[in-house]
Parts: sequence; structure tokens; C-alpha cells
Amino acid sequence: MNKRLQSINIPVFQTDLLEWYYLNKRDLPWRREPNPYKTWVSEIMLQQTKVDTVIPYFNRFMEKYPTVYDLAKADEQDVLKSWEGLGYYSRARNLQTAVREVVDTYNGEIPNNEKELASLKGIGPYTKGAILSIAFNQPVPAVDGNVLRVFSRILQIEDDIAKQSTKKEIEQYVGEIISHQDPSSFNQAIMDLGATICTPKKPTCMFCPVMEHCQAFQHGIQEQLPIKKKAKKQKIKQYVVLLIRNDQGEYVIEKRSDQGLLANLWQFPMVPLDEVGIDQIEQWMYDKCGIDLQMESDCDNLKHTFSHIIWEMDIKKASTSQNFLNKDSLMFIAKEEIDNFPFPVSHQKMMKFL
DNA sequence: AAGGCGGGGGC
DNA sequence: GCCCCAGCCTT
Repeated sequence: MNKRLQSINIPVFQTDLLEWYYLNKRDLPWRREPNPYKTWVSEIMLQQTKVDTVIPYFNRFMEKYPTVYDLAKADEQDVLKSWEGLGYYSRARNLQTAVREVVDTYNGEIPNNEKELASLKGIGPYTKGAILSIAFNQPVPAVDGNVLRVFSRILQIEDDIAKQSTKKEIEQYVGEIISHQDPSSFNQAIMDLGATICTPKKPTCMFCPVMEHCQAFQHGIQEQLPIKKKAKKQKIKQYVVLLIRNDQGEYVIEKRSDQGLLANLWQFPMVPLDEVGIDQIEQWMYDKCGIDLQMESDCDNLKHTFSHIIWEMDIKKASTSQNFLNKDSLMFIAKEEIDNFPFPVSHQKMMKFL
């Protein structure tokens, strides 16, 4: 056994953790009448996203797409609409790609082995382990941010948890500590522990079922762990956003590229000010989109922060006498119809000006 | 190994 | 303002 693991009594640790979990586990939609599909969908939605945010999305999604077959045959735009506001939209597109592969290649049965699961789009090391353990009760680690934090404290691991080597190390430890009696509950227990007690700031160690096993607690350094290097600052990008109305009361919307940021979502036309001067907007819109527009009035300034960019948007109203556009990615749409399209949150904030 | 990829909430 | 969240994919 590894030296670091000698600090804990594994059978006692498992019992302490699982008994706490059986009494205190959270009542979550994907834990009621679970099946591998529900586990899968929930795990994708929960990537980098808090439980409270996910719950309403999950419930709506399962109502609309109860099985892999329903999701496989759905229109991608409808799936994105269901995902609207949840962020990281490639998750939704990858999920649908993977579900279609499950239907086509695996007869609709979600694979229960590492190799086939890992080959599916959007399923990485964590999600693979989560599905194998939670849905199929296999003793496989599922190392997410919670698990990294909890075990960096329990085992007093002072390496940067952002590093690949640290993740592998912790994954190996979890593989040795995980309960073979109830691996599903074990992994979920660690996550519940991380979400409710072993929190990033001010962990409530007094309520922790495994405090006696925790190296960091014994040394009083739980708030110093885990070690993680700081994120980089976001770059600012400035845009003019145009609310272009024609004389039928319709507005121009455009579909974003099928890759990159907010792929395949719709938005109001955006003019990047690092490429186009403020006095060249009309000409640029005509050259690029074939829209002959007239600037009307200033509307508002909005700032929207992503994980890696900050958009500073100057919203302006404009008008055009056209009512037809010669491009698939551009269209006129009546105000009442705009709800049918998936929009990023940044542009939803502009709807009130229409 | 590093960067792209959303949005919300806590402090 | 900063940090974090049931991470994955591409380069």
C-alpha cells in the first residue's frame, strides 16, 4: 500500500462515510428512480455547474427527452433551446452526438465498460467513472473538483490540483479507498461531503463524518488546501450590438458559427470594434451582411463576463427598409417568434429594448 | 501543459 | 472584484 494511505484505516473510513451518507444524502431528481441515461444527463449538466442551477434544467430535459431515442431524434436547435442559459453549450451538442451513437452502435444500451464509454463524445475520465460507479455500481474512481478537494485535505496533498499528475495520484488513492460493497454510494458520498461540509471556504469540520481520518484537520490546515494556482485574467472585447428593425416590425438575428464560443446559438448582429471603426459600421454591415441600415439611437451599455473573455457591448437601435436577407445565417424575425431560438444570456438581456 | 469554453452565486 | 462549481476538447 502507498505510504500516504497508511494514515487512514480504510474499512473504518468507508463505514463512517457511508453511514453518514445513508442518513444525509441529498434528495436529487436524478437519484429518484435512477437509470443510466438519467445518470449520464445529470453528470453532463453538472460539469462546472452547481446542483441548484441544474435541477430545473434536468427536470425539463427529462420531460422532453425521457429516453436516448427521444434525444437522438430531436432537432439540435431544440436541444440547445433546452440548454439555454446553462452554458458550455458544446456539452449539449456532444451529448446528442453520443446518444445518437449509443442508439446506432449499441442498440440504445449505454455501455457499461471503460473503453466504450470513453469513446463517446463529451465523456472524459470523470464522467466515465461517475457512470460506471453510480449507474453500474462498479468500483471505479470519479474524480471531480469535490473529490480533489476532499482528498487533498484528508491525505494532506500539497501539490497543485490543477496538474494532471496530481489528479492521477488522487485517482489512484480513490481506487484503493473506494468501497467495493457500495461504490455508487461511496463516490456520491464524497461529492455530497464536498458540496455540504468539506466546502472550498470555511469547511464545517465539526460536522464531518470522517474528520478523524483527515490529515489537514489534524494539522489545522484545512483552509490552506487544496493548492491551486490562480486563473488568468479575461481579455476585454468591445462590440456594437445592433437591434435592426424593418418597417414590418421584424428584427435581424444571426446564427453564430458552428464552432467556438456559443456555437450555433442566435444573437443580434455584433460589430467587433477592434476591427471596425465606429464610423464604418453601416458600410461594414452592408459589405458583410448585405444590410443597408440607418443608425437610430443609443440604447444601453452592457458588460458580460465569460470565463476567458469580457464582452463590452454598446447596444444601438437601427432601421432598414429591407425585409429579406440573402443568407442562411441571417433572418428577420418578429418579436413574438424570438423565443423559439436559443440565445446566449448576454443577448437575452437586450430583448427588453425591442 | 495550456487555453477555450458560460453562467451563476458566495463573499 | 475573485473564486468556485459533479470537466472536456483541442492544440
